[in-house]
Amino acid sequence: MNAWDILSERGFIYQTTDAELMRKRLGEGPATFYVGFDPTGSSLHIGHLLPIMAMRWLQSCQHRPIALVGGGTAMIGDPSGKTEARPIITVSEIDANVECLQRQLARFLDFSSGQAVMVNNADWLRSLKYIDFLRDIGKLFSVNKMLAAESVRMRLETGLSFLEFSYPLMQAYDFSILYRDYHCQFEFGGQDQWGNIVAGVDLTRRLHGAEVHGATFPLLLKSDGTKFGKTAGGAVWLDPQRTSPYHYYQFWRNVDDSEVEKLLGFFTCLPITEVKTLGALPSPLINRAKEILAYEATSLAHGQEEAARAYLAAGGEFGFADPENSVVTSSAIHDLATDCLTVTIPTLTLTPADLAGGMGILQLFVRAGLCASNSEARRLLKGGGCYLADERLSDDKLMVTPEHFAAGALSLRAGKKARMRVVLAE
RNA sequence: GGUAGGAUACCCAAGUGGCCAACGGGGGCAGACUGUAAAUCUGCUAGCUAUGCUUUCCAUGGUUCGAAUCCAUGUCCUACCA
Repeated sequence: MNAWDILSERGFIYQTTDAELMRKRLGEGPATFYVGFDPTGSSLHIGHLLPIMAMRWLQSCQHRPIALVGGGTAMIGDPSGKTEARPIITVSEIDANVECLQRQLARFLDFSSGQAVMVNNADWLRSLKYIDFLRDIGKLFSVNKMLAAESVRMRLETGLSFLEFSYPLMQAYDFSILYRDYHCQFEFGGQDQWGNIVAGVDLTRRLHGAEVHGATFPLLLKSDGTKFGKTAGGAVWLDPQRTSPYHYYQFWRNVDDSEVEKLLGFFTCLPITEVKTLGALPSPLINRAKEILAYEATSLAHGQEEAARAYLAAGGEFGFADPENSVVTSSAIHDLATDCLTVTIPTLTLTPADLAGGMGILQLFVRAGLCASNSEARRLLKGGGCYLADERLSDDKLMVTPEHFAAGALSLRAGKKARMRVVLAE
Protein backbone atom coordinates (compact mmCIF):
# COMPACT_ATOMS: atom_id res chain seq x y z
CA MET A 1 0.00 0.00 0.00
CA ASN A 2 1.19 3.48 -0.80
CA ALA A 3 2.59 5.10 2.33
CA TRP A 4 0.86 8.30 1.40
CA ASP A 5 -2.54 6.64 1.49
CA ILE A 6 -1.84 5.16 4.90
CA LEU A 7 -0.92 8.55 6.27
CA SER A 8 -3.93 10.26 4.72
CA GLU A 9 -6.52 7.80 5.90
CA ARG A 10 -5.13 7.94 9.41
CA GLY A 11 -5.34 11.70 9.42
CA PHE A 12 -1.65 12.53 9.44
CA ILE A 13 -1.65 14.97 6.57
CA TYR A 14 -2.54 18.59 7.18
CA GLN A 15 -0.87 20.69 4.51
CA THR A 16 1.21 19.64 1.52
CA THR A 17 3.21 21.35 -1.16
CA ASP A 18 1.75 18.98 -3.73
CA ALA A 19 -0.28 16.00 -2.57
CA GLU A 20 -0.60 14.33 -5.97
CA LEU A 21 3.09 14.45 -6.73
CA MET A 22 4.08 13.30 -3.28
CA ARG A 23 1.77 10.33 -3.50
CA LYS A 24 3.12 9.45 -6.92
CA ARG A 25 6.72 9.72 -5.85
CA LEU A 26 6.17 7.62 -2.72
CA GLY A 27 4.52 4.97 -4.84
CA GLU A 28 7.51 4.69 -7.16
CA GLY A 29 9.80 3.04 -4.66
CA PRO A 30 12.00 3.85 -1.70
CA ALA A 31 12.49 7.53 -1.08
CA THR A 32 14.31 9.49 1.58
CA PHE A 33 12.56 11.98 3.85
CA TYR A 34 13.43 13.94 6.96
CA VAL A 35 11.90 15.24 10.13
CA GLY A 36 13.65 17.61 12.49
CA PHE A 37 13.62 17.55 16.28
CA ASP A 38 14.60 20.47 18.47
CA PRO A 39 17.00 19.62 21.27
CA THR A 40 15.59 22.31 23.52
CA GLY A 41 14.85 19.71 26.15
CA SER A 42 16.49 16.53 27.28
CA SER A 43 13.58 14.27 26.48
CA LEU A 44 10.96 13.83 23.84
CA HIS A 45 7.37 14.09 24.91
CA ILE A 46 4.16 12.96 23.31
CA GLY A 47 4.02 16.16 21.31
CA HIS A 48 6.86 14.65 19.29
CA LEU A 49 5.08 11.39 18.86
CA LEU A 50 2.94 12.21 15.85
CA PRO A 51 5.90 12.80 13.52
CA ILE A 52 7.58 9.71 14.94
CA MET A 53 4.55 7.58 14.16
CA ALA A 54 4.44 8.97 10.65
CA MET A 55 8.11 8.13 10.24
CA ARG A 56 7.39 4.57 11.32
CA TRP A 57 4.67 4.16 8.76
CA LEU A 58 6.87 5.53 6.04
CA GLN A 59 9.73 3.32 7.08
CA SER A 60 7.45 0.30 7.10
CA CYS A 61 6.83 1.06 3.42
CA GLN A 62 10.56 0.90 2.70
CA HIS A 63 11.18 4.64 2.72
CA ARG A 64 14.25 5.90 4.46
CA PRO A 65 13.84 8.31 7.39
CA ILE A 66 16.42 10.87 8.34
CA ALA A 67 15.99 11.94 11.92
CA LEU A 68 17.58 15.32 12.18
CA VAL A 69 18.36 16.61 15.62
CA GLY A 70 18.87 20.33 15.54
CA GLY A 71 22.05 20.88 17.49
CA GLY A 72 22.77 23.79 15.16
CA THR A 73 19.32 25.33 14.86
CA ALA A 74 18.80 25.10 18.61
CA MET A 75 21.55 27.70 18.90
CA ILE A 76 19.09 30.11 17.34
CA GLY A 77 15.68 28.94 18.46
CA ASP A 78 12.71 28.50 16.20
CA PRO A 79 10.24 31.36 16.60
CA SER A 80 7.50 29.49 14.71
CA GLY A 81 4.34 29.14 16.70
CA LYS A 82 5.81 30.79 19.74
CA THR A 83 4.59 34.04 21.15
CA GLU A 84 7.92 34.99 22.61
CA ALA A 85 11.59 34.13 22.40
CA ARG A 86 12.90 31.11 24.22
CA PRO A 87 15.75 31.63 26.62
CA ILE A 88 19.06 30.97 24.97
CA ILE A 89 20.50 27.67 26.07
CA THR A 90 24.17 26.87 26.34
CA VAL A 91 26.02 24.83 23.79
CA SER A 92 26.90 22.12 26.26
CA GLU A 93 23.27 21.85 27.23
CA ILE A 94 22.26 21.53 23.60
CA ASP A 95 24.84 18.85 22.97
CA ALA A 96 23.69 16.88 25.98
CA ASN A 97 20.10 17.15 24.82
CA VAL A 98 21.02 16.02 21.33
CA GLU A 99 22.43 12.84 22.75
CA CYS A 100 19.34 12.16 24.85
CA LEU A 101 16.98 12.70 21.96
CA GLN A 102 19.01 10.53 19.64
CA ARG A 103 18.93 7.71 22.12
CA GLN A 104 15.16 7.98 22.41
CA LEU A 105 14.59 8.20 18.69
CA ALA A 106 16.61 5.06 18.21
CA ARG A 107 13.93 3.14 20.05
CA PHE A 108 11.18 4.09 17.64
CA LEU A 109 12.89 3.65 14.29
CA ASP A 110 15.02 0.93 12.84
CA PHE A 111 18.48 2.33 12.28
CA SER A 112 20.13 -0.98 11.46
CA SER A 113 22.07 -1.28 8.21
CA GLY A 114 21.33 2.21 7.01
CA GLN A 115 17.54 1.87 6.98
CA ALA A 116 17.35 5.15 8.77
CA VAL A 117 19.83 7.93 9.26
CA MET A 118 20.53 10.12 12.24
CA VAL A 119 22.05 13.52 11.60
CA ASN A 120 22.82 16.59 13.64
CA ASN A 121 22.74 19.90 11.83
CA ALA A 122 25.40 21.24 14.18
CA ASP A 123 27.78 19.39 11.88
CA TRP A 124 27.24 21.88 9.08
CA LEU A 125 25.60 24.89 10.70
CA ARG A 126 28.02 25.70 13.45
CA SER A 127 30.96 26.07 11.11
CA LEU A 128 29.15 28.36 8.69
CA LYS A 129 30.89 31.58 7.76
CA TYR A 130 28.56 34.50 8.16
CA ILE A 131 29.57 36.48 5.10
CA ASP A 132 29.74 33.45 2.87
CA PHE A 133 26.38 32.31 4.03
CA LEU A 134 24.80 35.67 3.41
CA ARG A 135 26.21 35.80 -0.11
CA ASP A 136 25.34 32.25 -1.09
CA ILE A 137 22.12 31.61 0.76
CA GLY A 138 20.90 34.93 2.08
CA LYS A 139 20.67 36.40 -1.40
CA LEU A 140 18.07 33.77 -2.27
CA PHE A 141 15.69 34.89 0.45
CA SER A 142 13.21 37.69 0.13
CA VAL A 143 12.60 39.66 3.29
CA ASN A 144 9.28 40.73 1.86
CA LYS A 145 8.22 37.13 1.67
CA MET A 146 9.52 36.30 5.08
CA LEU A 147 7.60 39.16 6.60
CA ALA A 148 4.44 37.85 5.05
CA ALA A 149 4.82 34.49 6.78
CA GLU A 150 2.21 33.88 9.43
CA SER A 151 4.81 32.84 11.99
CA VAL A 152 6.61 36.16 11.58
CA ARG A 153 3.52 38.34 11.37
CA MET A 154 2.38 36.91 14.66
CA ARG A 155 5.58 38.07 16.27
CA LEU A 156 5.61 41.50 14.73
CA GLU A 157 3.30 42.53 17.54
CA THR A 158 5.34 41.23 20.43
CA GLY A 159 8.79 41.58 18.98
CA LEU A 160 11.17 39.34 17.10
CA SER A 161 14.92 39.50 17.24
CA PHE A 162 17.05 39.23 14.14
CA LEU A 163 18.44 36.01 15.52
CA GLU A 164 15.05 34.37 15.46
CA PHE A 165 14.07 36.01 12.23
CA SER A 166 17.00 34.24 10.59
CA TYR A 167 15.84 30.87 11.74
CA PRO A 168 14.01 29.83 8.56
CA LEU A 169 17.21 30.26 6.58
CA MET A 170 18.93 27.69 8.73
CA GLN A 171 16.20 25.12 8.48
CA ALA A 172 15.84 25.70 4.76
CA TYR A 173 19.57 25.23 4.39
CA ASP A 174 19.26 21.91 6.25
CA PHE A 175 16.85 20.62 3.65
CA SER A 176 19.14 21.57 0.80
CA ILE A 177 22.10 19.90 2.50
CA LEU A 178 20.14 16.72 3.07
CA TYR A 179 19.04 16.78 -0.53
CA ARG A 180 22.62 17.19 -1.65
CA ASP A 181 24.09 14.52 0.63
CA TYR A 182 21.27 11.99 0.95
CA HIS A 183 19.03 12.79 -1.97
CA CYS A 184 16.38 13.61 0.61
CA GLN A 185 13.19 14.58 -1.19
CA PHE A 186 10.68 15.25 1.56
CA GLU A 187 10.46 17.13 4.77
CA PHE A 188 7.70 16.57 7.28
CA GLY A 189 6.94 18.46 10.44
CA GLY A 190 4.33 19.89 12.73
CA GLN A 191 1.81 22.40 11.54
CA ASP A 192 3.93 25.28 12.83
CA GLN A 193 6.76 24.14 10.58
CA TRP A 194 4.96 24.99 7.37
CA GLY A 195 6.84 28.20 6.76
CA ASN A 196 10.19 26.60 7.39
CA ILE A 197 9.37 23.66 5.17
CA VAL A 198 8.27 25.81 2.29
CA ALA A 199 11.42 27.85 2.67
CA GLY A 200 13.46 24.66 2.39
CA VAL A 201 11.59 23.47 -0.67
CA ASP A 202 12.16 26.85 -2.26
CA LEU A 203 15.81 27.05 -1.42
CA THR A 204 16.56 23.55 -2.64
CA ARG A 205 14.97 24.38 -5.96
CA ARG A 206 16.96 27.56 -6.36
CA LEU A 207 20.18 26.03 -5.18
CA HIS A 208 20.06 22.65 -6.88
CA GLY A 209 17.27 23.02 -9.39
CA ALA A 210 15.61 20.09 -7.66
CA GLU A 211 11.97 19.55 -6.97
CA VAL A 212 11.46 18.46 -3.40
CA HIS A 213 8.32 18.41 -1.28
CA GLY A 214 7.00 18.84 2.19
CA ALA A 215 3.95 18.29 4.30
CA THR A 216 2.81 19.07 7.81
CA PHE A 217 0.95 17.10 10.42
CA PRO A 218 -2.04 18.50 12.23
CA LEU A 219 -1.57 20.18 15.57
CA LEU A 220 -3.16 18.05 18.23
CA LEU A 221 -5.53 19.86 20.51
CA LYS A 222 -7.80 18.51 23.13
CA SER A 223 -11.48 19.03 22.61
CA ASP A 224 -11.37 22.07 24.86
CA GLY A 225 -8.81 23.69 22.60
CA THR A 226 -5.85 23.36 24.93
CA LYS A 227 -2.62 21.74 23.92
CA PHE A 228 -2.62 17.99 23.81
CA GLY A 229 -0.20 16.13 26.01
CA LYS A 230 -0.05 18.44 28.96
CA THR A 231 -1.20 17.20 32.31
CA ALA A 232 -0.89 18.18 35.92
CA GLY A 233 2.84 17.60 36.07
CA GLY A 234 3.45 19.28 32.72
CA ALA A 235 4.31 17.35 29.60
CA VAL A 236 3.94 13.61 29.24
CA TRP A 237 7.47 12.43 28.56
CA LEU A 238 8.70 9.45 26.66
CA ASP A 239 11.51 9.06 29.15
CA PRO A 240 10.39 6.46 31.72
CA GLN A 241 12.39 8.28 34.36
CA ARG A 242 10.20 11.33 33.96
CA THR A 243 6.87 9.74 33.18
CA SER A 244 6.62 6.20 34.44
CA PRO A 245 5.11 3.61 32.11
CA TYR A 246 2.16 3.42 34.49
CA HIS A 247 1.47 7.16 34.27
CA TYR A 248 2.10 7.06 30.58
CA TYR A 249 -0.52 4.34 30.29
CA GLN A 250 -2.88 6.33 32.47
CA PHE A 251 -2.53 9.39 30.29
CA TRP A 252 -3.80 7.50 27.28
CA ARG A 253 -6.38 5.64 29.30
CA ASN A 254 -7.93 8.93 30.37
CA VAL A 255 -8.37 10.68 27.06
CA ASP A 256 -11.76 12.11 26.12
CA ASP A 257 -14.29 9.77 24.59
CA SER A 258 -14.46 11.92 21.52
CA GLU A 259 -10.74 11.62 20.87
CA VAL A 260 -10.29 7.87 21.06
CA GLU A 261 -10.76 7.05 17.43
CA LYS A 262 -8.48 9.78 16.19
CA LEU A 263 -5.79 8.84 18.68
CA LEU A 264 -5.99 5.15 17.86
CA GLY A 265 -5.30 6.09 14.27
CA PHE A 266 -2.34 8.23 15.18
CA PHE A 267 -0.70 6.33 17.98
CA THR A 268 -1.31 2.66 17.36
CA CYS A 269 -0.54 0.43 14.42
CA LEU A 270 -3.94 -1.25 14.43
CA PRO A 271 -5.59 -1.53 11.03
CA ILE A 272 -7.73 1.43 10.17
CA THR A 273 -10.92 -0.64 9.97
CA GLU A 274 -10.37 -1.80 13.52
CA VAL A 275 -9.65 1.74 14.63
CA LYS A 276 -13.04 2.76 13.30
CA THR A 277 -14.84 -0.12 14.97
CA LEU A 278 -13.20 0.55 18.32
CA GLY A 279 -13.89 4.24 18.10
CA ALA A 280 -17.56 3.53 17.53
CA LEU A 281 -18.03 1.32 20.58
CA PRO A 282 -21.10 2.25 22.62
CA SER A 283 -21.00 4.15 25.85
CA PRO A 284 -19.31 2.28 28.68
CA LEU A 285 -17.54 -0.09 26.31
CA ILE A 286 -15.69 2.82 24.77
CA ASN A 287 -13.42 2.34 27.76
CA ARG A 288 -12.15 -0.84 26.20
CA ALA A 289 -11.01 1.22 23.23
CA LYS A 290 -9.13 3.45 25.66
CA GLU A 291 -7.49 0.46 27.28
CA ILE A 292 -6.38 -0.73 23.88
CA LEU A 293 -5.10 2.71 22.98
CA ALA A 294 -3.21 2.96 26.26
CA TYR A 295 -1.80 -0.53 26.00
CA GLU A 296 -0.64 -0.11 22.42
CA ALA A 297 0.85 3.32 22.99
CA THR A 298 2.68 2.20 26.12
CA SER A 299 3.87 -0.87 24.34
CA LEU A 300 5.41 1.25 21.59
CA ALA A 301 7.18 3.54 23.98
CA HIS A 302 8.19 1.17 26.75
CA GLY A 303 7.75 -2.37 25.44
CA GLN A 304 5.06 -5.00 25.78
CA GLU A 305 6.07 -6.10 29.22
CA GLU A 306 5.76 -2.66 30.75
CA ALA A 307 2.52 -2.10 28.90
CA ALA A 308 1.06 -5.31 30.27
CA ARG A 309 2.17 -4.40 33.75
CA ALA A 310 0.63 -0.95 33.53
CA TYR A 311 -2.59 -2.37 32.13
CA LEU A 312 -2.91 -4.90 34.92
CA ALA A 313 -1.99 -2.42 37.60
CA ALA A 314 -4.49 0.15 36.36
CA GLY A 315 -7.16 -2.44 35.89
CA GLY A 316 -6.57 -3.83 39.35
CA GLU A 317 -6.98 -0.35 40.71
CA PHE A 318 -9.99 0.84 38.75
CA GLY A 319 -11.48 -2.26 37.21
CA PHE A 320 -11.34 -3.55 33.67
CA ALA A 321 -13.56 -2.21 30.94
CA ASP A 322 -14.27 -5.50 29.27
CA PRO A 323 -13.69 -8.40 31.67
CA GLU A 324 -15.41 -10.84 29.33
CA ASN A 325 -12.98 -9.90 26.59
CA SER A 326 -15.90 -9.51 24.23
CA VAL A 327 -14.47 -6.76 22.09
CA VAL A 328 -12.68 -8.14 19.07
CA THR A 329 -9.22 -6.69 18.61
CA SER A 330 -5.95 -7.61 17.03
CA SER A 331 -4.12 -5.97 19.90
CA ALA A 332 -2.03 -8.24 22.09
CA ILE A 333 -3.99 -6.91 25.02
CA HIS A 334 -6.55 -9.54 24.08
CA ASP A 335 -4.32 -12.32 25.35
CA LEU A 336 -3.58 -10.80 28.73
CA ALA A 337 -5.37 -12.58 31.50
CA THR A 338 -6.78 -10.07 33.89
CA ASP A 339 -6.99 -12.41 36.82
CA CYS A 340 -3.32 -13.09 37.38
CA LEU A 341 -2.70 -9.86 39.15
CA THR A 342 0.75 -9.24 40.42
CA VAL A 343 0.17 -5.60 40.83
CA THR A 344 3.13 -3.65 42.01
CA ILE A 345 1.88 -0.58 43.74
CA PRO A 346 4.57 1.97 44.50
CA THR A 347 5.85 1.37 47.98
CA LEU A 348 7.45 3.51 50.65
CA THR A 349 9.50 1.76 53.31
CA LEU A 350 9.76 3.27 56.74
CA THR A 351 12.07 2.26 59.53
CA PRO A 352 10.93 1.89 63.13
CA ALA A 353 13.05 4.94 63.88
CA ASP A 354 10.85 7.01 61.58
CA LEU A 355 7.88 6.10 63.69
CA ALA A 356 9.48 6.52 67.04
CA GLY A 357 7.03 8.71 68.82
CA GLY A 358 4.67 8.52 65.89
CA MET A 359 4.62 10.34 62.60
CA GLY A 360 2.07 12.96 61.70
CA ILE A 361 -0.35 11.81 59.05
CA LEU A 362 0.36 14.92 56.97
CA GLN A 363 4.04 14.26 57.04
CA LEU A 364 3.44 10.71 55.97
CA PHE A 365 1.63 11.90 52.87
CA VAL A 366 4.55 14.13 52.08
CA ARG A 367 7.05 11.34 52.67
CA ALA A 368 5.05 9.12 50.38
CA GLY A 369 5.33 11.71 47.65
CA LEU A 370 1.59 12.17 47.47
CA CYS A 371 1.73 15.81 48.55
CA ALA A 372 4.37 18.46 48.08
CA SER A 373 4.12 20.04 51.53
CA ASN A 374 2.36 19.69 54.85
CA SER A 375 0.07 22.52 53.92
CA GLU A 376 -0.93 20.81 50.73
CA ALA A 377 -1.56 17.61 52.63
CA ARG A 378 -3.71 19.48 55.13
CA ARG A 379 -5.72 21.05 52.33
CA LEU A 380 -6.21 17.69 50.71
CA LEU A 381 -7.31 16.17 53.98
CA LYS A 382 -9.74 18.99 54.72
CA GLY A 383 -11.15 18.58 51.24
CA GLY A 384 -11.80 14.95 51.95
CA GLY A 385 -9.15 13.56 49.64
CA CYS A 386 -6.96 11.65 52.09
CA TYR A 387 -7.52 8.00 52.72
CA LEU A 388 -5.73 5.64 55.07
CA ALA A 389 -6.52 1.98 54.47
CA ASP A 390 -9.50 3.08 52.38
CA GLU A 391 -10.99 5.16 55.16
CA ARG A 392 -11.42 8.84 54.59
CA LEU A 393 -9.47 10.84 57.12
CA SER A 394 -10.78 13.85 58.93
CA ASP A 395 -8.23 14.34 61.68
CA ASP A 396 -5.10 16.12 60.47
CA LYS A 397 -3.39 15.54 63.78
CA LEU A 398 -3.54 11.78 63.55
CA MET A 399 -0.29 10.16 64.59
CA VAL A 400 0.76 7.06 62.74
CA THR A 401 2.41 4.49 64.99
CA PRO A 402 3.75 0.96 64.51
CA GLU A 403 0.35 -0.33 65.64
CA HIS A 404 -1.13 0.87 62.38
CA PHE A 405 1.03 -1.66 60.63
CA ALA A 406 -0.40 -4.56 62.58
CA ALA A 407 -2.07 -5.90 59.46
CA GLY A 408 1.12 -5.54 57.43
CA ALA A 409 1.25 -2.83 54.80
CA LEU A 410 -0.61 0.41 55.07
CA SER A 411 -2.38 1.84 52.07
CA LEU A 412 -2.42 5.57 51.52
CA ARG A 413 -4.51 7.29 48.94
CA ALA A 414 -4.66 10.88 47.74
CA GLY A 415 -7.82 11.44 45.77
CA LYS A 416 -9.04 8.70 43.52
CA LYS A 417 -6.01 8.03 41.46
CA ALA A 418 -2.85 8.37 43.51
CA ARG A 419 -1.96 5.50 45.77
CA MET A 420 1.03 4.49 47.87
CA ARG A 421 1.73 1.45 49.93
CA VAL A 422 3.71 1.92 53.10
CA VAL A 423 5.55 -0.89 54.80
CA LEU A 424 7.54 -0.98 57.98
CA ALA A 425 11.07 -2.32 57.78
CA GLU A 426 12.10 -4.92 60.34
C1' G B 1 21.27 57.24 22.15
C1' G B 2 16.38 60.25 23.46
C1' U B 3 11.28 60.07 25.36
C1' A B 4 7.20 57.51 27.51
C1' G B 5 5.29 53.20 29.83
C1' G B 6 5.92 48.51 32.30
C1' A B 7 7.93 44.27 35.74
C1' U B 8 2.54 41.33 41.09
C1' A B 9 1.82 34.09 42.82
C1' C B 10 1.80 28.35 37.52
C1' C B 11 -0.33 31.98 33.43
C1' C B 12 -3.32 36.46 32.49
C1' A B 13 -4.52 40.41 35.58
C1' A B 14 -6.40 43.93 39.80
C1' G B 15 -4.40 46.59 43.80
C1' U B 16 -1.03 52.84 43.88
C1' G B 17 0.66 53.96 52.23
C1' G B 18 -2.34 50.31 57.11
C1' C B 19 -8.84 46.63 56.20
C1' C B 20 -3.01 42.47 51.71
C1' A B 21 -0.65 36.08 51.72
C1' A B 22 -2.74 40.28 48.04
C1' C B 23 -9.81 41.04 43.97
C1' G B 24 -11.07 38.49 39.37
C1' G B 25 -10.24 34.94 35.29
C1' G B 26 -7.58 30.67 33.39
C1' G B 27 -5.13 26.42 34.84
C1' G B 28 -4.44 22.79 38.66
C1' C B 29 -6.01 19.73 43.01
C1' A B 30 -9.98 17.65 45.92
C1' G B 31 -15.33 16.57 46.85
C1' A B 32 -20.51 15.36 44.72
C1' C B 33 -22.49 13.07 40.25
C1' U B 34 -20.23 9.19 36.89
C1' G B 35 -17.63 5.13 33.14
C1' U B 36 -10.43 6.18 35.77
C1' A B 37 -14.72 10.16 30.30
C1' A B 38 -17.31 14.80 29.20
C1' A B 39 -20.66 18.44 31.20
C1' U B 40 -22.33 20.57 35.80
C1' C B 41 -22.15 22.09 41.00
C1' U B 42 -18.95 22.93 45.64
C1' G B 43 -14.36 23.77 48.25
C1' C B 44 -9.11 24.66 48.02
C1' U B 45 -4.85 26.75 45.46
C1' A B 46 2.98 30.68 49.63
C1' G B 47 5.46 27.96 53.91
C1' C B 48 5.42 26.36 59.04
C1' U B 49 6.30 23.20 65.09
C1' A B 50 -0.71 26.72 62.95
C1' U B 51 -7.31 30.19 66.09
C1' G B 52 -0.73 32.08 65.83
C1' C B 53 3.94 32.80 63.22
C1' U B 54 7.49 33.32 58.97
C1' U B 55 8.96 34.61 53.90
C1' U B 56 6.54 37.03 49.34
C1' C B 57 4.54 41.63 44.75
C1' C B 58 12.16 42.41 39.47
C1' A B 59 17.04 43.55 42.67
C1' U B 60 19.51 46.58 46.26
C1' G B 61 19.26 50.63 49.45
C1' G B 62 16.16 54.60 51.62
C1' U B 63 11.63 57.47 53.66
C1' U B 64 7.80 55.92 57.35
C1' C B 65 5.13 53.75 63.60
C1' G B 66 3.76 50.97 59.00
C1' A B 67 5.41 49.88 51.86
C1' A B 68 3.30 45.52 46.54
C1' U B 69 2.04 50.75 46.93
C1' C B 70 6.45 56.68 48.04
C1' C B 71 11.98 57.97 46.79
C1' A B 72 17.04 56.56 44.71
C1' U B 73 20.09 53.37 41.96
C1' G B 74 20.47 49.09 39.00
C1' U B 75 18.59 45.05 35.71
C1' C B 76 15.25 43.45 32.07
C1' C B 77 11.00 44.30 28.77
C1' U B 78 7.56 47.33 25.41
C1' A B 79 6.25 51.45 22.30
C1' C B 80 7.46 55.98 19.69
C1' C B 81 11.64 58.83 17.95
C1' A B 82 17.02 58.67 16.17
